[in-house]
Amino acid sequence: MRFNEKVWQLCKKVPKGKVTTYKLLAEAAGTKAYRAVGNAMNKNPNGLLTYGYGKKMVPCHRVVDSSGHLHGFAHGLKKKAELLRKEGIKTENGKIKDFEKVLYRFF
DNA sequence: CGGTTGACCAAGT
DNA sequence: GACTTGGCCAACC
Repeated sequence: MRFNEKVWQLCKKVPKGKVTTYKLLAEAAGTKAYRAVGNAMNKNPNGLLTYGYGKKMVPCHRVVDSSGHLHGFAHGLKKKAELLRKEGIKTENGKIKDFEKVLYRFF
């Protein structure tokens, strides 16, 4: 299994209404390649992970940086914020509002 | 094998 | 809080 796929698997573990960070994702994957995580997302084979990895969708829109700030998104950050809000996660100007409360720590 | 890139992170201005 | 620096790691060429 490639590093990318591993990351996606972990992404799917993130429950709805919660978010995670690239750092935690990397740690959970057994590495410290924070950047490689985002890199993998960008160059994913599906074009965009959110709507289809195999048959299950990968909620990569629930992934933010360690500061709770949103980063790139193939469909646009605006769309990303909308999706998050739809799940009960409040955002403001591209950043998670109750970041600490909605943060999922892979336990 | 070496160099570049990136949806990063932490620490320092 | 915003911007800069240095460091990190995997993927790609």
